[in-house]
Amino acid sequence: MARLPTIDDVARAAKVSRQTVSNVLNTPAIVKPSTRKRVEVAIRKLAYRPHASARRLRMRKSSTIAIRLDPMTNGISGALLDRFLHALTEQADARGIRILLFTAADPAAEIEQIRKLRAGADVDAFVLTATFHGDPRTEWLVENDVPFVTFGRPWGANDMNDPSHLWVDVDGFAGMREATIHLIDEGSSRIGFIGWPSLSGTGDDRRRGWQTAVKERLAFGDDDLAALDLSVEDRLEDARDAVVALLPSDERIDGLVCASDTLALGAMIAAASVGRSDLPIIGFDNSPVGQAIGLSSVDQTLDEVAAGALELLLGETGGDLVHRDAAAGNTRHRLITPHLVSRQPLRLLAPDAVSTPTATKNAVGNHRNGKE
Amino acid sequence: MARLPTIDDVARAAKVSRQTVSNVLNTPAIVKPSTRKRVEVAIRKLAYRPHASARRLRMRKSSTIAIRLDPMTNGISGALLDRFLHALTEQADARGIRILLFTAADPAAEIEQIRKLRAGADVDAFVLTATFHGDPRTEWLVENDVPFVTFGRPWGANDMNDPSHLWVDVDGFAGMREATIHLIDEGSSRIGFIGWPSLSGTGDDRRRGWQTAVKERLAFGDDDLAALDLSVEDRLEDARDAVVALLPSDERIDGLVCASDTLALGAMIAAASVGRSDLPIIGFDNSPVGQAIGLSSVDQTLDEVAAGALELLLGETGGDLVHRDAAAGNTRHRLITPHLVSRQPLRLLAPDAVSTPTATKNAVGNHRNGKE
DNA sequence: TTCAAAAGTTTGATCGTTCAAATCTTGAGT
DNA sequence: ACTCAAGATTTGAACGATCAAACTTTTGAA
Repeated sequence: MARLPTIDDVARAAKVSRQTVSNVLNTPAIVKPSTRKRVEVAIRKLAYRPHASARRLRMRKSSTIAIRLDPMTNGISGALLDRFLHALTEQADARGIRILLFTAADPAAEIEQIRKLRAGADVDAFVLTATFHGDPRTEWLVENDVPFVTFGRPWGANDMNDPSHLWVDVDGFAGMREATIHLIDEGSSRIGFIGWPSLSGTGDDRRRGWQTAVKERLAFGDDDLAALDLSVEDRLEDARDAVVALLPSDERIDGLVCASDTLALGAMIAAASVGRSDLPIIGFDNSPVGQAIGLSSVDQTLDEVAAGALELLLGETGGDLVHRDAAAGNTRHRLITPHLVSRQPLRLLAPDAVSTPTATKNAVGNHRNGKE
Repeated sequence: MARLPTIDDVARAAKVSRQTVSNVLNTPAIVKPSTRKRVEVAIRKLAYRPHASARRLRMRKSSTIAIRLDPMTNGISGALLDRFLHALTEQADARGIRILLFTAADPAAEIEQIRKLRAGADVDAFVLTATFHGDPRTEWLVENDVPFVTFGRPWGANDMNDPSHLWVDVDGFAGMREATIHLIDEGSSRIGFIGWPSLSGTGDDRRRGWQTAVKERLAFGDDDLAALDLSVEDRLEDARDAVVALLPSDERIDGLVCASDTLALGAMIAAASVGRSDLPIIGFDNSPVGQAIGLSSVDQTLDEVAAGALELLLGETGGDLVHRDAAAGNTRHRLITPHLVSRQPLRLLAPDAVSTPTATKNAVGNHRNGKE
């Protein structure tokens, strides 16, 4: 294949100068219609495309946003970030923005990667996921004036309204509250909550949604709240074992809401194994697993999350980066309200080996075990 | 933030010329050790990073590989490409290569995107997924001399060894054969196959794996093969309904192998609903769903697939593109052998509503329905 | 000591684009 | 016809790196 055509080739073909071609491409309004048409024909004929690297070198921007992709896919709900990535790519594409992926083992390595990408003018801005309290990454980014937006609130109290920190998040409180109220409307009157240990801001937010609903609508007291509030790690087996212990202790429980689909699935299995396979259970994330198994779940509308993230970074419509100070007056964050997707569940019957969870998996094959 | 340091800043600080700094970075061997050290110190002190766009403009390469990311996540097995993407990103990162995402609604749009990315010198090479027979994309890429590798064989007979088409694929035949033989070793003697209609090369490949195993080890005749070979679309409901019909028709069936986890999950539900929840079933893909539900499955070792793809594009170790003709003598493709991951399954009990599949889902919520 | 070859370093040109300033063209008002 | 401003187009410089060739220094053998 011959050398790709440059702007000069087009200029020659249309008998105009470089700059006029450039103007046709970037500011068509200032070019006389007749010449513009001539140039456009030449562009089409030569199938000319601007050389992105050259443009970047001159303009000092790349129309590219980077996001870290973790090596490991952590089970059921792990696909959430993948779904976000799909939505983000799609939305970005519509704005002429592209998504670059990178990996990093830890926050320090991620910062180094960011520095490299940034210095190379490869990337205009960054999308951070899985932020945590006192995250060193956001601190560094603010300090070095690197544009970014996070999927996830900064949970530190004063950070929440820090104008230099743009963020989008899903309103776990509202989602969990809607789920709980839905169960109440369907007739449940004693609803338990399966969540994570009280370290994660996200988990506590969802827990408060349940608390608020049962206090308002079922007049739960503190005793009830404590008795029906379970905290386990986000593992199917842990949720299962916890719920197996919970249900016989309180026969009146007639509903469960869970902080994730993983927990919900564990709860479903537990309920079935103690003869309560009719127990209504609602999860969170609307994962593919949940969809397949007929689990009702709170759906994080990731399209809206992705759109919000790009809006904060790039403004309402364009593809150009808005400097964060220039966005004065606009909100610096978006809180997306998720919505319940209700399904008729499959009923599960647990395996015989509920009591020996570690034995439920074993790899076979001559080369390597399956990783999760 | 002040202007980022350039190579000239470093040169000045180290009292050498541009080019020497460049040499320290790219061909350190030809620089005298004493000066090299001086330059390295200056680089560290200024925290200098080469400007990627400038380098690309000069070198005409980008160290970036692009891959299309589909907007939709099609259910259970759809996550396969996501898992591949994770593996690819990780492996690429180790070689100093980055992954750029783009979207396209159809093959024609994808070709246009590729043309744009290519012309902009944004991307050195492309990874194509979900190739099909007579794929216009591969044709165009070969014709325009654009480097690429596909995840998926070209199923056209002569294309398979076309030296200009690099490909990596998973050996579905071997995987399905292993799965079938595993069931036989565990005591099954009449094993059915649930696959896709005979259009997809992938599906037929897996079917042949089952056929070969049961012919060799169970001495199946053509009648048996036909009676135990089901073809349905890759939907849980379809598989369920088909298996519900199959099992009562032949009481001796004591095992099923399926072309995907989606089908396998449908089969599990069907088996449970006709009182055969003990029926051994093996899926394909080792999806997160399957992992959660304890489904035995054939795992596509995507690490190896990703590594293979990069090896074909870039050679054994480096980050530099190998021109496909320069790779003469080496193989132009990789066929990865997948391996069975055996698990103890949860037993499922189907819902009452098996007979009315369309009613198993309904969205609730005041704003919008959950999309899939 | 001399000189050519090898090793090390510097200079000028170049990649393809956009910006800033300069130049040329058009048109209205007098 | 003349002037001046606004409109349209062109030219030179810059972005930050690498390549190729020129130049300078060191090395080793006669």
